[in-house]
Amino acid sequence: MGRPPSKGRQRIEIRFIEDSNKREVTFSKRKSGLQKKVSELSLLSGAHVALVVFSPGGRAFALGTPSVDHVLRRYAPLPGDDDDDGLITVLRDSDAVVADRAEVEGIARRTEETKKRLAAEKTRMDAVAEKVRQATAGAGRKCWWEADVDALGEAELPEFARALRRLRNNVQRHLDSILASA
Amino acid sequence: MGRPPSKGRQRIEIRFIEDSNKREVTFSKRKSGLQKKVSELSLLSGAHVALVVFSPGGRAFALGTPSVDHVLRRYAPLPGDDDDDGLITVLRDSDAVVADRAEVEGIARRTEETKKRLAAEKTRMDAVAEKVRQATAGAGRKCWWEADVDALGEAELPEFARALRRLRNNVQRHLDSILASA
DNA sequence: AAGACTATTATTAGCGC
DNA sequence: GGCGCTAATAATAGTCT
Repeated sequence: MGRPPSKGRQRIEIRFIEDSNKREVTFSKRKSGLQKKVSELSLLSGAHVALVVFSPGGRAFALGTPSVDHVLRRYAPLPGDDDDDGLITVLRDSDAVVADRAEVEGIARRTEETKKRLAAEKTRMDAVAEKVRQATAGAGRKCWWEADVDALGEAELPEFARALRRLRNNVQRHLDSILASA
Repeated sequence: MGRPPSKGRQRIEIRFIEDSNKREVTFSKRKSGLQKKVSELSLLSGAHVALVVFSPGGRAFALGTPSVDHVLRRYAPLPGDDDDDGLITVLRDSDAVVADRAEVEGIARRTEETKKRLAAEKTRMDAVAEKVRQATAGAGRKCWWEADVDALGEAELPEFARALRRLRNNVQRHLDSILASA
């Protein structure tokens, strides 16, 4: 009794996905793919790369090598900065900026309603940011994933354990595939 | 007379390509692919995305929707302070991204209407950028791939489950780099 | 709603020009 | 540097869980 055969990947047109559910899923999957590609490009070529994504739901994601700030400052010196080499002098608004914006513009019209929502979300975000900072800032310069479990609290521990189990499985699978092809 | 059969795509390890010629070629191809994916993500989901790449040779490339400046401005690095060594800055989108997404399909009119919208959004983001920047200042980092700020951005959920998912991805990426160089 | 799965499409490594 | 090509790997749309 095999499961019903998957339809597999289907070709889709590259245009706005009306269905918000599908849209979210696609965004999530593709964002992950993008981040992977960014890290690969950096590893392969040593290039400095920064990726900033604002999700349709309004959250921000960023990834950078060697760091987001490093790359962005290199790219966008504020007026008053002297650019040492003239490396990036011509960049702004010129050829390097690929102009696909024509197809994407016209996204949003702000309203009073959305402004209110912004204020509320901002407040909440500030609180959470503080909490995460405390959870990660403590341990002496370990990598953040090694962050101190105690800081998470009793309630989060089961969730943490479950996630770690999944992590172990996935890493094992990953290792298996690498070793198998070596 | 057929030309000699292509070897087709070969599997490669994700690690620094020593040969500078190959490295340049790979950089070029993958950069293009990345830019395509960025524009696709934006079109499909309406997300605002910015990508900045410095080639191994030091040349800069950038791509953004609705524009590079629009997205990057939210990181508002201050030219004055040079102290931080690759700070992670994270913040959330203001709004406006999600407001009337159906209009993305319409493509259509940019120009003055769009410019006004961007100006307003830019101004409003400055305060938020600085605030979150301060909030994350205490958390030290070591590894560049920690620059993924998903953990902070998604941590507004009640528990840390999503952050842990990101953790897994980071670990796998870390393993990738280790295995590649081993 | 975040994985797992898988049939497909999409990307790209290595080549010659 | 770019473009075309091909055979292969890599990413992912749809589905179920």
